[in-house]
Amino acid sequence: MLSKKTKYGLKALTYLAGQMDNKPVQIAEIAQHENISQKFLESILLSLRKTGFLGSKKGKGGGYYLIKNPKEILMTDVMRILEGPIAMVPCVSLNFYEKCSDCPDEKTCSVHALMLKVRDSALVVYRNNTLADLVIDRS
Amino acid sequence: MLSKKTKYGLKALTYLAGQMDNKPVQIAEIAQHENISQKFLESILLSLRKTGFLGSKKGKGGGYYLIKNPKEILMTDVMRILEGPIAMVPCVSLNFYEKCSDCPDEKTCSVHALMLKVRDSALVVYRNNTLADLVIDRS
DNA sequence: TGTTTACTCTATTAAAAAGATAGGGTAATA
DNA sequence: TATTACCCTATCTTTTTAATAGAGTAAACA
Repeated sequence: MLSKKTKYGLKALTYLAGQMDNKPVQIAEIAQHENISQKFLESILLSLRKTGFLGSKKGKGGGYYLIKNPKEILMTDVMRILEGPIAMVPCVSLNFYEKCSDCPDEKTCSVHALMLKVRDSALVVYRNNTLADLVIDRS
Repeated sequence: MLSKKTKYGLKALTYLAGQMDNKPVQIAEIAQHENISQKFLESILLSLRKTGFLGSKKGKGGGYYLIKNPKEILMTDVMRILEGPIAMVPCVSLNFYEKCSDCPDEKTCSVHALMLKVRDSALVVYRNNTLADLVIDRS
């Protein structure tokens, strides 16, 4: 299941990418427009800023804005920041690999083999979709 | 993240499919061989029996056994029983559809559009893999 | 017929994660 | 210098997951 954090994060990014200019947008505006708890959204936008997707400006007229071109923001990167591993089990994760404690051998594990295929298919989707694609899909 | 329930269920099914004959196998044997909590496995196997994947036999020489041919057990069906929806959001689920309470319009929702693609890619994998494929992969 | 075996079912609980909220702090702007 | 709006930490509730306990019941076999 996709977490609310990821869902909200994607919606916020899409909202920012859909702005005509790239002027700062207040958290309150995004939260209201996308039906998101403002406080929760705060922490999400903060993590997106710390990971280099967003810039922020304080004081009057402040808010968040995109740092990169939406066409250059890959869903693989966004998903990994917001949702964590794309793989469904750590033993097939590229960026968050971890050995399964209960599994004696990955090479003979049926779950491992299946989940590898699932991960690859998800990666194809995320690699072929940028934030710009999400905005276009709205029209 | 894949739940332990699903992981254990898949391993148990694979173990049963890997038996030479189709005689009942005790829960204890499966649990021991696959490093699974026996009591937890009990409930998993029970749900697989109630949904028509397994048969069971009580008393001495009893246990669980596959009802269908492994080649006819699709991963789509197994995953839906064990893990639930294949979709990451209910609004793109085929078998567990539910409208998102926070989303005014699915047609203009960027998350909806992206998750639809992810679901479709996962479905391709699950539809093209049967329990028999999992067993073969072990060799 | 009685004992053993092994599945069946309900209930409880512990741990973890998700989601939401509160409130004070700080930098920038007008 | 007052206001705006982001920044940060802490707390709390709810839900889900995972595991455990224990009594019940059907089948097999001597």
